[in-house]
Amino acid sequence: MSGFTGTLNPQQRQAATHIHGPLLILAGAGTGKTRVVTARIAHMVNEGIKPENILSVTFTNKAAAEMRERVKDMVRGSAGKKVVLGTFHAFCAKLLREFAEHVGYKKNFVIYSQNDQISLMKRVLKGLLIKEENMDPQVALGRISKAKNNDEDLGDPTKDLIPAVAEKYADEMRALNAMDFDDLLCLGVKLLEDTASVREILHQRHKYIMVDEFQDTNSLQMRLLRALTPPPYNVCVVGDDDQSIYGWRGAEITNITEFENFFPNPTVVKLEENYRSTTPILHTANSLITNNIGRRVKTLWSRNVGNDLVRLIATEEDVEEAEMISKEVETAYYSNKEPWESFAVLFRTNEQSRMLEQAFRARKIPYRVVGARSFFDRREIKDTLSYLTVLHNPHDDISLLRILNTPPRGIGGTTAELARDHSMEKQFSIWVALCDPDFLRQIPEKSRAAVRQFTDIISKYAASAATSGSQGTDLVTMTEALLKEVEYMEYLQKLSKKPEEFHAWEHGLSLFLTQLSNYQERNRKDGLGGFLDEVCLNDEREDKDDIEKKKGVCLITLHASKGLEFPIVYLPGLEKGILPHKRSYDENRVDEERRLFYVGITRARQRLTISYVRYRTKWGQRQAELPSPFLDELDRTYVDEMDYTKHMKEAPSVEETTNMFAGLKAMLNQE
DNA sequence: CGAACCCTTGTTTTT
DNA sequence: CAAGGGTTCG
Repeated sequence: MSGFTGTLNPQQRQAATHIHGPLLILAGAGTGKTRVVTARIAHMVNEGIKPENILSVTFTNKAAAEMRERVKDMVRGSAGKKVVLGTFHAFCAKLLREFAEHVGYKKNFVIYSQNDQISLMKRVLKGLLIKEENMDPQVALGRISKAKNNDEDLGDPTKDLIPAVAEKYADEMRALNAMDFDDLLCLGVKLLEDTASVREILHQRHKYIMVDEFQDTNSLQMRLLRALTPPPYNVCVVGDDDQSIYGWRGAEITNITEFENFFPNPTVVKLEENYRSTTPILHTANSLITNNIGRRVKTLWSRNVGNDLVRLIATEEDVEEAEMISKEVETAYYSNKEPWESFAVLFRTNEQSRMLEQAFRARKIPYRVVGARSFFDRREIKDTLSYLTVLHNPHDDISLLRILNTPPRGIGGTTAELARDHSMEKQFSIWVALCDPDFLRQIPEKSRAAVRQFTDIISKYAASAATSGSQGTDLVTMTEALLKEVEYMEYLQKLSKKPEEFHAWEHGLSLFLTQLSNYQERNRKDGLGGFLDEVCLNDEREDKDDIEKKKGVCLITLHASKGLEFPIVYLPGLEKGILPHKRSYDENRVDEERRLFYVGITRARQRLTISYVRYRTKWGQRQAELPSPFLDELDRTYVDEMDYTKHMKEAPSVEETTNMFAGLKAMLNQE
C-alpha cells in the first residue's frame, strides 16, 4: 500500500485502494471526499497505471483545476499533469472537435450558452407561432431539453406545436453549426454508441474512469459513461444521494440510488465519519434526512461533540429575523473577535437576501452576495464575445445579429430583416447574405455602405483570428484593435446613464481581456476556438475566486452553498412555502427540498441557527406564515428552541453588555 | 432609433 | 414591491 493512504480512515482507504471493477463511493457531507479521490488517483499511478489512461470527470472546471493541483502534489514527477480531467461537457466538446464530421457537424462548431439558446428560440417561435399562441422560449427550451435528456419522442411536428418548434430549433442549430449544452452530451453519446471505431479509440485512451458529484448526473451522462466503460467496468463514482438538489434540472438521483442496475455488482463504500461538524449538527441533520424514502441510508457521525446546541428561533416579523442575525453577527465579531468570514446566511430564494442586506448595511457589516448574475450575462462581455464568435464562425447568425448594429452603424431593423429573409430564401447564413451582391442590390445605398463597412471589418479580423493558434496573432491586441475600430468604448460611454455604470463596463472588459491573456499564456495551440470553448463551458458566476477572496459575511442560496462550509451558519425563512418551496408540492419535489435543507444544515461547522417568522412581507403585503413541516421532523435532543420576540422583551444580560463594550473599546484602541 | 410607459411576473441554475 | 420585457409613440 502506498504511504499516503495510511492517513485515511479504514473506509476511505478501502475506497482509495479499490481499483478494478465498478465502485460506488457514498461520500456523506464533510467526510473527506476530495482527499479520497485524489488519494485514489495517486494510488493508481503508484501502482503503475498510466496517468493518461485515467479520466476524472468533475462537475465544474474549477473543481477540475483544484483536482489537478492536488494530484500534482501527490504524484511524483510530472505524471499528475497527464491525468485527463474535465467536465462531461468539456470532455464531449473535445471529443466532438476531433470527430465532428461523424455527427454531421463541422469542426469549428460553436457552443451555445443559455442566452444564445433563448435568442435563437425567440426567433424560432416568432417564425412559427400563430398570433394568439404565445409561448415562453424558456419553457419551450425546457421541454426540448427534457426530451433530449430522456430520449423521448415529442410527437408529430406537423400536428403539434412543441415537436414543430423542436424540429425547427434543431434545424437552425445545425445550420448555424452550433451545439447547445444538451447537444454536446447527446452527440457525444451518439458518436460513441454508433461508431465502433471511435468507441474503441476511447476505450484504449481512458481505461479507468472516475466521476465526482455523481448524484447530479443526468441520464445522458449516464449513457455516456456506459458507452465509455466496457466490462469489467473500471468505473468509480463518488457522490451522496442525500445531497442531490438538481433534479429540477434533469439530474437523475436513480443513477446513484440504483447504481447496480447500470453497473452490476459494484463495491459500495460508505464514508460516514464527518470531519466538519459537531454531534448536535449531525444528529439533527440525520433526523431530518431519514424522512426521505428510497435513499442509501447513511448516518453521519463526528468525534467533535461541540459546545453549542442547534438553535431554532421564531420571530414575529421578518425584519426581526434579519435584525436578530445581523445583531448576533455584530456581537460575535466585536466581543469574540470572530471574523466576518466565519458567518454565512443560507436562503432558499435570492429574494430573501434583500432584507438581510439591508440589515447588514444598517450595521455596517461587510457582506458578499454569492451567485447572482453570470459574468457572461453582462452586456460588455456578451458583445465582445459575440464579436469573437463571429470571427471564428461568421455563420453563427445569433452572434452576428447581436453585433450587426452594436454599436449603431446604420444597419437598422429593416436591413437586418431583409438580410434574414434573403438568407432564409437562399438557405444560407446571414453572413453570406450580407456579402451577396444580389442582396446588396436590394437595399438603399446608405445601408449598403454600412453593410460593406461591417463585412470588411469582420473579414479583416477573421483572417487575423484564424492565425491565432501556435505562433500567430495575439488575441488581446487583436480584440483591443477591433473594439477600437468599431468605437465600442464610445458606444458604451453614450449608453451609460451614470459614469459609474460606464466604469463597471470598462472594468468588465478589462477582466475579460485579462482572462483572454491568461488563456493564451496557458494554451498557445488552440487559438480563438479554444478560448471560446473554454468560456462557454466555464460560465462561472462572476469569478468565484474573486468572491472567495472578498471579505465579509457570506449571503448565499442553499443551492450555491453545496460543497462549502462555514463555522457559523444561519438558515432563515424555514417556513412552509419557502422551504419546502410552494411549487415543490405540485411538482412532487418535496424530498428534494428536504435534501436542500439537509445540505444547508451540514454546511455548519460549529454553530447552526435555524429560524422562521410568523409574518412576512411579500410583494408589499404582510401575510401570515406557517413554520416549515420539516421543523417537526428534527429530533429535539440537541435543539434549543426559543422565541426571539419574547426573549428580546427581557433586558440583555449584564455580561453581554459588558463584553460588547469591551470589544468596541478594544477596536477603537487598535485604530 | 430611443425614450417613456405599461404590464407581467415573481425558485433553485455546476454545464 | 420592483425589475425586466415588450410596446408604443415621438
